[in-house]
Amino acid sequence: MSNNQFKRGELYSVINGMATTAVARRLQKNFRNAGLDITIEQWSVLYHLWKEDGLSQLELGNRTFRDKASTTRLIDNLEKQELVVRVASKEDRRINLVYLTDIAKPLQQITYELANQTMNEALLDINKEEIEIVKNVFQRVYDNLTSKDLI
Amino acid sequence: MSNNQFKRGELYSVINGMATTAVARRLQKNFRNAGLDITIEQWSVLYHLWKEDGLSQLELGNRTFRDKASTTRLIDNLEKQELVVRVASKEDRRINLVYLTDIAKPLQQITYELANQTMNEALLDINKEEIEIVKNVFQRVYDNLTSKDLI
DNA sequence: GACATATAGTTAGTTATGCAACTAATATAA
DNA sequence: TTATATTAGTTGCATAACTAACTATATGTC
Repeated sequence: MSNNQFKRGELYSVINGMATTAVARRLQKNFRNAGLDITIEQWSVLYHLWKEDGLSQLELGNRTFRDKASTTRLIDNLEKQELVVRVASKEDRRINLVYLTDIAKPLQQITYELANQTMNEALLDINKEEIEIVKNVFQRVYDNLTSKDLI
Repeated sequence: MSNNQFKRGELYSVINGMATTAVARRLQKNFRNAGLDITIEQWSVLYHLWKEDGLSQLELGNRTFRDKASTTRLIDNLEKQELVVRVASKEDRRINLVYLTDIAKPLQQITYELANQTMNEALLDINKEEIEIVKNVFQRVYDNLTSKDLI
């Protein structure tokens, strides 16, 4: 029997524009096949910068559901690959604003297409109502668990 | 604003007895609070051994959606903590059968209770029909992506 | 203005993940 | 029966995750 293709103990779906593991791994593979040398984790950061450039590390962490430490290393690697640069904020020097480089900008179109194509494959026979239910359930699970921490 | 509690870019739900990130991280926290020094990844392996002891590493990898290498290291760590032992199969000496130790066995009850309690918190207001839809959608997403590889 | 507190980011340490290359054992085929 | 292919597991390498402890800057209060 062939080895299981999807890793990390999770299956992915679409939740607020994010995908979970199965879809993510497929997308990763499609990136690789297209000669794009970025991980889905890196892509998740670039995705938010393409929507809004110059976000702080903390804001990027919040939007991609990562803690500060993980965000730091992810941006370290993106900087090594010269896809982003850190610029200290002039208003508050504790803050690093993260900007896309000219190398990163043209990648938006192709990753957008690959992501779209991957989602279409993954969601082939799944209708909009079902997707809405999945999103809604995940949001409520998230809310159920976060609200408990505020007590 | 407080930092986002849930990491890994994913929100967890219940899929075939597995949980995805938000629930998994909460469960991890509950393990820690109860003085249980195991990760959810380790727990995912123990979970299957409690159901059926003496599985091969490959079978454990399939049941927990991991590749061979990840499974190897996970079992390395479980062995270090003396929660499992590897026993070479007599029929086929390539195969390692993984068995629970006497230290691991009594943990089943408490982890079961903690997992149950965590699921109840997470799924508080979510009804059975919704859970069935989520499971079903995830299965179909998985099938959509795996069937493509067989061409 | 000085001291305590909060905030943004970094670093160290440990675990986990995936891919690719490898070893050893078994199965298949000439 | 020897040669070839397949299978189970391990190891090396790189990325990523979380916690906790740390630095540096900013804010708030007296």
